[in-house]
Amino acid sequence: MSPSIHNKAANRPTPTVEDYLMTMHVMERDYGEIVAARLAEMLYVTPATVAMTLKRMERDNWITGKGRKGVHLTETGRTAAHSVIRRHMLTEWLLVKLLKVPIALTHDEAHGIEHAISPQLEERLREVLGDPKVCPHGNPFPGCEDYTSQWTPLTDLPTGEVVVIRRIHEFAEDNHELLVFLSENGIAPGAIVQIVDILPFNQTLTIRLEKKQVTLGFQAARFIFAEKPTTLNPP
Amino acid sequence: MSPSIHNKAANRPTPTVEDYLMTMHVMERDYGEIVAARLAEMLYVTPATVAMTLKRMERDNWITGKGRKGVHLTETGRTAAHSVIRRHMLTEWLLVKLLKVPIALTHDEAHGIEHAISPQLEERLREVLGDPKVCPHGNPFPGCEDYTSQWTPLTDLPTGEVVVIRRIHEFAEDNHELLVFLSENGIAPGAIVQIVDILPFNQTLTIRLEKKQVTLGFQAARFIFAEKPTTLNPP
DNA sequence: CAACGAAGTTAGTATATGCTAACTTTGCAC
DNA sequence: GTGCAAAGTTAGCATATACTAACTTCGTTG
Repeated sequence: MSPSIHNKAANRPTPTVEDYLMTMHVMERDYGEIVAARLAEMLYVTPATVAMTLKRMERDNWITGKGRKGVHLTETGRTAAHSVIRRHMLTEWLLVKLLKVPIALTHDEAHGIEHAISPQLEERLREVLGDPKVCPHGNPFPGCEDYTSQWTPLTDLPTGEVVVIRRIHEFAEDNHELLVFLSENGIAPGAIVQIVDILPFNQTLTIRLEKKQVTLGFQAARFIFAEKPTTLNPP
Repeated sequence: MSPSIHNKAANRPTPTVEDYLMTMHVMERDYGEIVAARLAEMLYVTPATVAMTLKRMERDNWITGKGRKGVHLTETGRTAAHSVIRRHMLTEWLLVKLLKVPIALTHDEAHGIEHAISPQLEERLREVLGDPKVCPHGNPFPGCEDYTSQWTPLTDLPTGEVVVIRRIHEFAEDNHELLVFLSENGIAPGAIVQIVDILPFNQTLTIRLEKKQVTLGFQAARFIFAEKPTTLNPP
């Protein structure tokens, strides 16, 4: 029944802007550019809405530049993006470790909670959860990208290779159906799989798990990263 | 990065309306009426804002009636109020039990999180936290008012009485300074205290804890409930 | 270089939430 | 019953967030 503590305490962006910042951080990290049309798709709003919000974000100094290839996070914006991403990932770990929420549900369940986590609570979470470097899906905390840089998309592995699944990329987390599908088939960080075949002409890739085989579309497989045995057993 | 799952999933009121419903529930429970001017104070908004929000809430069937003494929660409104209060209280327990957040901070830290808890997560919390009947401050979950109905405000106790502190009322939770003061002085659910004196002409009440004495203003003491020894040791 | 499609913008509109300022309404006290 | 303080309302305004519809702009490709 108090007023909104959160925004006041930390001079935070609005929840909406925090959502934009989260997505923009990943886009910039992995694609090197921020495309408004992609933001619109990922945030489920129209391009017109994105244009207006970006205008406000520039006014408020979260980003600079307009138009394609011109948009970049400011220092302030980057700091805010890192902050909300950390809170999101810590919340996911809270759900997984302390509340035993199935991994396929954590992203959606965490969404919204991150906006209400204070700096103090974030610190508390980090302590209790053991200062993790990646989220439960294997995506790196901001500043911890080194932990994941050796992992390879399934589509880039040679046929026959045996690997450990390490990461389901953020951009796949949005797809709830896919997450459930992966989880039902045991495709999660830690799983050991073999690449059975890769059929580019068919845009599919098949992997073998314990006993069964699963065929994935390239679109999904591209977002699943694994650790190569060479990394596992260095010479 | 998904759209707002929460509101969609449960057809929930907006966070603002959920805040109103929480406060209204307590007002109706303990005062028997909903006074817009009180709402304005508790929610830190102007009376004009309350008037407009109540209008929307009536339009949307959360409440009926206008003007003083005329406002009541509908069945739908009551259900929604109970829901968000449960989520708030479960979140408080999460913070206290699993994250060891000091009790004086839980109310503020929980505020905002409750709006983002899904029905599934609420159920999960209830399981993990042992289906509590009161919040960490001793306020009853909706439907569990019997658990607290025997507890008496400090101001209603006879001098000399030794009692167990059971409850810090919701309306005191808003006062962060007071909560810290109480907590620093060991005044929390479970504490054993003796009523040293009650000075109505001075509007103060003094209690003895382990070694020290603490003097409380009536305004605060009214919102602190204790269990009488007669209740402790029935004949 | 013309044209097409993707990307981006602008205009106009809507809703929820807030504010201040200026009223009106009520209930009680004298 | 008159009048004051408390309570409540209304008007006028602002902002963030969304939408649709109608443009413009950019890049690439034939």
